[in-house]
Amino acid sequence: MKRDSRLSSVLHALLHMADHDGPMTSEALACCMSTNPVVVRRTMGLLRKAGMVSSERGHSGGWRITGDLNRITLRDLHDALGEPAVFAIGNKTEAPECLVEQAVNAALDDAFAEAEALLLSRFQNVTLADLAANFSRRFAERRQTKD
Amino acid sequence: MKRDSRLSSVLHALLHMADHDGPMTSEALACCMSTNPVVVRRTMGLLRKAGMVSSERGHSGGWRITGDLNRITLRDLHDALGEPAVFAIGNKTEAPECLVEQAVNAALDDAFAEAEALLLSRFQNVTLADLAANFSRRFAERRQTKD
DNA sequence: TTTCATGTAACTTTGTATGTTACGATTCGA
DNA sequence: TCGAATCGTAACATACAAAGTTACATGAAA
Repeated sequence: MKRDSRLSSVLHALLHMADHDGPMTSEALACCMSTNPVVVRRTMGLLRKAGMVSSERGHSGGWRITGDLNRITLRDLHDALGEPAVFAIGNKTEAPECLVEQAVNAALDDAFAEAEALLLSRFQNVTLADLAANFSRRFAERRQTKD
Repeated sequence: MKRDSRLSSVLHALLHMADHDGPMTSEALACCMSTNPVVVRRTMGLLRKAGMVSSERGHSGGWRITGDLNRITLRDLHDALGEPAVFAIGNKTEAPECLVEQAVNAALDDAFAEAEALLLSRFQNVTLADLAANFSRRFAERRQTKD
């Protein structure tokens, strides 16, 4: 199944933006994420609606983080992207008449609901600042290895 | 995103088979699952390889459960189906060079791994016999409502 | 006023699950 | 032995969604 990689993409973009002075253009972001500027605008537009970034048109325009890195969590981003479906596995029929299938759906739905709740609670516990710190650690480690 | 509904489908099929004397043909199973006989064979074939069902060709042939309903778990079925990807969300790149992206992937992978582990452990705690019992309860309840 | 940027609609491409057709292989019963 | 029923499987078709692309309008700055 083709996976939705927008969360991964916007995280990548946001961290680059956090590490960059001034606004970054869709083109620049697209470049470091090996995708397309239009895709960037489309996705970042959702974050703008959620108040996490702002955009400016024209000369020296581009995208800027407006939120607090310590406050924006992965969960917030997931929500901003429209809470896309988490699972690639699911029921064949959503509201079946067959009692057998209802029993099957109920069991699967329970398990999926628990797993989704756990995933989202983990998402809620990770902020952009955490990720930025994690990146800094990796960066320092690599320098050390090279010396 | 289009979801893989094979687990749901085979569960439905297996419970019908459990409630039926003698083998059931692919056609009969396809009918009660509103799908196609070839799809049934394709999917049930995977369960056969895992020793959960057997098939017989020719007159009065069809599919039969060979395993113990108390021993076959949802996890076993998931495995028999080839452990398909659980999540519809994922990383943009699996092994990126960019350290920023590595930090992002690491955080997401952690969360996904935890959620997947929980899901699979839930799957492991549910047997076909449990589902059959659940169905019987629903069946009894519906009769009561109708009386 | 030209250039650089976003905003967005419309369309194309690509990947994957599912559905379908076709036919061979096997088994049973008449 | 023959024919109908049934699985086994390859090959192809369909459907749908994510991502990519094109095109052009809009707005801001030099």
